[in-house]
Amino acid sequence: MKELPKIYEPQKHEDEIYQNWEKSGFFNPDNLKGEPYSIMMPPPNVTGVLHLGHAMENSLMDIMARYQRMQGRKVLLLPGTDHAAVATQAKVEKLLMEKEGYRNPRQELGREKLLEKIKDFAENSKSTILNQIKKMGTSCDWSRLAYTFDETRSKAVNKVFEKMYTDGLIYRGYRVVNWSIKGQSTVSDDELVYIERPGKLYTFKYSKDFPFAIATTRPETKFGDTAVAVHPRDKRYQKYIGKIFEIKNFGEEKGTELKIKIIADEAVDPQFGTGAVGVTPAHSFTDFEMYEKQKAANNPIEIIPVIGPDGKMNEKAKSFQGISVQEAREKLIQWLKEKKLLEKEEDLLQNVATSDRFGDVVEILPMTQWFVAVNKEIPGRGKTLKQLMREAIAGGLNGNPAQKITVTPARFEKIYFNWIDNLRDWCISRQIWWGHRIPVYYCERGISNIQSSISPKEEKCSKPIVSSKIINKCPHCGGKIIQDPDTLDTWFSSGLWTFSTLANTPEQIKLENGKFIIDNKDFANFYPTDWMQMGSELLFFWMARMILMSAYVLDEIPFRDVYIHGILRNEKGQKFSKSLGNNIDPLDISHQYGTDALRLSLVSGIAPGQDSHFYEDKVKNAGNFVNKLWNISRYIIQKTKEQKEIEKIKKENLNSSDRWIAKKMNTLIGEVSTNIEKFNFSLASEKIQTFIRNDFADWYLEASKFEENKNEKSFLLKTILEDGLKLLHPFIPFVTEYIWKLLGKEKLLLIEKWPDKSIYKSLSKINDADDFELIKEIIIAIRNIRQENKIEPGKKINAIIYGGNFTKFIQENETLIKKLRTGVENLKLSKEGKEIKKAAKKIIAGKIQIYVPLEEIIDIEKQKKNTRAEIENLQKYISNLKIRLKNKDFLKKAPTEIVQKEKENLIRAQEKLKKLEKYSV
RNA sequence: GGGUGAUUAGCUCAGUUGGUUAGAGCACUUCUCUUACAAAGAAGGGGUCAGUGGUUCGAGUCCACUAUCACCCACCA
Repeated sequence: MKELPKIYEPQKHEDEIYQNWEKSGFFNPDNLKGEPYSIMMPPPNVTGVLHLGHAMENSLMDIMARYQRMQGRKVLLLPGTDHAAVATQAKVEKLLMEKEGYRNPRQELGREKLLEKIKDFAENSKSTILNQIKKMGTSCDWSRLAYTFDETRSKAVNKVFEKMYTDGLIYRGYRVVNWSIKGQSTVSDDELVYIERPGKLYTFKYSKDFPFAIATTRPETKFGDTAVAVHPRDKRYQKYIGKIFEIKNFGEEKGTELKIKIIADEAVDPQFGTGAVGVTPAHSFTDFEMYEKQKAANNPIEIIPVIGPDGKMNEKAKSFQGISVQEAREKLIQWLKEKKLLEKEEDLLQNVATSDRFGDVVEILPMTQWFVAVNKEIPGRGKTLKQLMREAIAGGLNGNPAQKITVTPARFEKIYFNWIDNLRDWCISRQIWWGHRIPVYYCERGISNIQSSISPKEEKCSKPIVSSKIINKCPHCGGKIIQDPDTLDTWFSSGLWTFSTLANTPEQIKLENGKFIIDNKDFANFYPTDWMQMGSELLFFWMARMILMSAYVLDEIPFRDVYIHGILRNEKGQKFSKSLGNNIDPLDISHQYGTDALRLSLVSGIAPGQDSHFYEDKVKNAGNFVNKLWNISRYIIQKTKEQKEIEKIKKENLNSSDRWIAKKMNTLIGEVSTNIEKFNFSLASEKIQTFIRNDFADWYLEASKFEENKNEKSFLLKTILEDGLKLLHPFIPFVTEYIWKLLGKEKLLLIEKWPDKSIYKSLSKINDADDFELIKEIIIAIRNIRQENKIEPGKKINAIIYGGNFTKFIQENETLIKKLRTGVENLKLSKEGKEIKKAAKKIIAGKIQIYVPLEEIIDIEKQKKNTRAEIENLQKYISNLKIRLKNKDFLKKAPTEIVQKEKENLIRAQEKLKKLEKYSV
């Protein structure tokens, strides 16, 4: 025990401490008592390893979980991973192509074998990730570990699909979607990355006979034009509205035949281009919307796709068939030029949508896909999914404030609403293999009949069957049945995460009479979850979908509070990314400085929703603090005697420093608690660190070395250290737990109760007259005098203190004043009034004057200068105060306690000024 | 085009519903190996809170405009 090393070495203890926590069983809420509190950890994608951002998220969640556990709540922090459909398949395919020489893994391996490869990769990546989460000290319940692709979660996916399908909210429809040619799959709107690149705006006429020109950046799609839209009030074109123009040979001799209807649409900007827009319903979202509008208005236009899923022109483009869009564009422009139909060619910058996962330019194509209808009324609920998503944040589901999600910081609510307003039906089918297969089956007979006429006998077979169980033959005709080959968008399963994770077995998930049920205690206990944190980039991807799913499936919000954190950036303000090559492995940092230092540095200087900077100096600093704490503890463990019980503490034995530190501690406990509860993690950690460093170590502990009441001191030193460890535990769990053990505690700090303010409150009764702050100021003043006057370090000095009312109090603290690095040999106390010619002086608190008579050393000029500056400063302050206090409006309107405070300030400042002037050299 | 955020010490950032003379860490200056800690301690220096106007008894904090930077959404026919 006596041989504790000077330097704390985190690497030596962390793994063992984590194992002890795990073994204790207290990560599992079943072994805890109290009110339930739950956080579902956002499942990291099984695409690779954890980065710093994950490390920060783990820290935030673990701080919250540990804090709540110490508050005496039954805490569930549930870990898991996400199969990340497209992202994982794209990654593995890329690896197979780059590392193993495959050219087209899907073709060469086939569905089963490729899936096996992806699965191997995912499992491997999963175990790495889980180890990293452990290394971060995350106090999550491993017995409830979940995976979006495991049996239980898959069942939830299928059941929810079934429910939505039955409610008519999931439908199969022919609509335009984002299509990745490279990935041969649909891509979600949110997974698009826009890149800016130079393009050209062409103004041309379809034919010589066509009455006006239109503008486009994508001429090759014009083979699919079926209308031209103009603004309804545009005088130039009003006369054409409703007319149909037939263009015989577009693109070449014996070319494509176009039938162009002139339609009116408010969306057209008369100022842009020629004010007339070629409408290509098959290859543009806005044009498709016009197509739907026209259909609804009973004035339909056609939809003609001219680009195929292979990214090449199709047969509608006649001899252009089979060539790429780029080539087609050039060829068509050439033709337009020859025919003198091209009127203008302008350079412009355009945004091109690319697929985030596959990296190629995305084509917009019409296809038959599965969609979630967000604007359709939910049967029996009288509102749409969109409305549910809005309600959950606006005022609470069904107007119930208990079902309202609070977003921190609140400004993200606006962004969320804005997104919801622009939301289109959600395309949920993907043509990749890694993911939840769509639980829909078709009878082979039915499929072949879909296009042709259906005889009444076969009608049943033509209807798709939705089933969460695997079906082998058609229940109607007994014939061969096939499952829909597509898989679900990964966000479909992530959307269920907050509740699908609460089922422990597939059997607990049921769909009874259209009602989705998780039949177990966990669900009853822990839902809705209490807290969720995520980066702002997940607001739409994930948060919105969790709200949609939870509100629809369970009629409950998924979580009560959501905290949006910013992005971590490096010293230069750059994002950490693979492409920049500036990634930092959190494990490297943890290895070098310890996990505690890493965690502390990750939450220091962060503010909700605000990007934060991370650099090694920050970790170094945090590591220094950990080491400081270690040394404080080391001293207290080695130097203090046995500890008294609170009952045996004699209040009359307490010194002013004791009462002072108790008062500070009382405030601190409150501050740390409220800051954590308000998600101000950085502030909370800053407060406790400042207290430990400055108040506790530099003053209280130093003072304790020279004070007499050893029993009370020991009690306070140990108690404050212990409670300080508790306050720090959520932030730096390892070192605090380690010291806790060295203090001889048998119970783990992990489940200790959060410190109680009341002990400190009862010990801190202070009358103003003996505030330790005054002693501190006297000591600082004397040290300052020494430093300013360059008094030799070892030289003893004399000091005279004037200050009538305080004489007795100062006398009591004489030893402290002498010993605490002031080098005072003789301390004279005197009633005020006597003047000393040559002395260094300080006046503090407007009441106490300190003289150090050092005739031969003192730099009189410097003294004078300092005093003058101080006087000037004070005069300015006083005159400001006077003006304020003369102001009738101030006196009338400001709260009385503010006025009172200002009056006291004035008196104090005036006293100080008087003394400064009186005793100035 | 619409929106959001940022602008506070040399650097990185705090600053909670407006209320003492605006804070921290790093860096800087000076001093100290004092028996918990030199990965430390002591004492300092450094700021017209981006600019302009307004509201208020009182503005870093609220409002408007401007500037610069960053980000998000939509559109680019």
